[in-house]
Amino acid sequence: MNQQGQSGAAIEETLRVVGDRWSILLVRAGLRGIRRFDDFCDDLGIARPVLTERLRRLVKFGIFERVKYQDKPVRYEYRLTEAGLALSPALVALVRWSEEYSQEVSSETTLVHAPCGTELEQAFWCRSCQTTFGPHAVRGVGANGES
Amino acid sequence: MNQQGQSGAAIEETLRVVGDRWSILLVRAGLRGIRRFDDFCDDLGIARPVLTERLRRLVKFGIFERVKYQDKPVRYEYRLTEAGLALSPALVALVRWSEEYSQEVSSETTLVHAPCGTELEQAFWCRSCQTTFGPHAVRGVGANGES
DNA sequence: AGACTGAGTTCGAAATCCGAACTCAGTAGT
DNA sequence: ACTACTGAGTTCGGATTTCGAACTCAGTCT
Repeated sequence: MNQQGQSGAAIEETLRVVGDRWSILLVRAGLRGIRRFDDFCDDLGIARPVLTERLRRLVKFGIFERVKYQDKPVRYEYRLTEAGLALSPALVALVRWSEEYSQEVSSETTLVHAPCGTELEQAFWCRSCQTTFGPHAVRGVGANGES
Repeated sequence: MNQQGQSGAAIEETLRVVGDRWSILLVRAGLRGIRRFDDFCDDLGIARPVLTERLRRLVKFGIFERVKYQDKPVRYEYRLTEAGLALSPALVALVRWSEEYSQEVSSETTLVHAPCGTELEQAFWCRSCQTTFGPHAVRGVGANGES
């Protein structure tokens, strides 16, 4: 289908799951504590049939789980799983990018380090060197051997 | 349209630009050095009309720039701008997530710290505390004041 | 009984996506 | 001069997704 390397497969697969206008927003809503169908619906303004389909897919891929929270009229809600939570770095990176480069209204909230309130930076961390570093010092992004 | 707070606007806007199956992949291809129309086409297997439209949009939002690289038959190529490059943390976060949680083929390439070859970790960095920390110590993600 | 709630389905219309074939300017080969 | 080729798109009809609005269905509240 294409000539991307081995590492292409993984991210392509991932984007097939979360690479649409809604999925990331759903994860974000999940992080903000939203769990119920109608609340996702109202909060994001997503069409109901699309929400149904998205949630099903995200459940299938282990990002949300569908949990019964009431019996009498049986009712389910959607909670982020561990894997879903693990998407937050990507989400935060996007928020950071929006803050810095988005042409529209810049947000009025900034992301900070909770304990001290300092504006956060995002970095890569090398456990063995005990240093942080930026994107240029990353190797392997492109796979296929080009440095 | 919805009741998300101020910070919702920015990321929604951003996802309207890069939140589709192709845009992120295009940025990734750009990072891998791909610049020409046909190469994007072959590499990603994207349909030509869609590629045309996507590149136009990404140029419009300042992620790629269209540069003339030859005169005789006038020809253009697409290069990542500073803003486009700045998307790499998000991209890397997604790759990392894929590696860890994607159900399909796990990639055979891993991301490493170039100088030493150690597998990288992604973290947030607080300049004033001089520490790295994880997503749970981030405040402000949800805006609207909820902690 | 009648209205309401929450989690969906069903519907037809509108927007997107797709592959394949075409354009258009210039270049290279014979 | 004729043909083939290159690179960057455009045009086409058909298939797939998306949309909003209205409907369902079980159970609850008044």
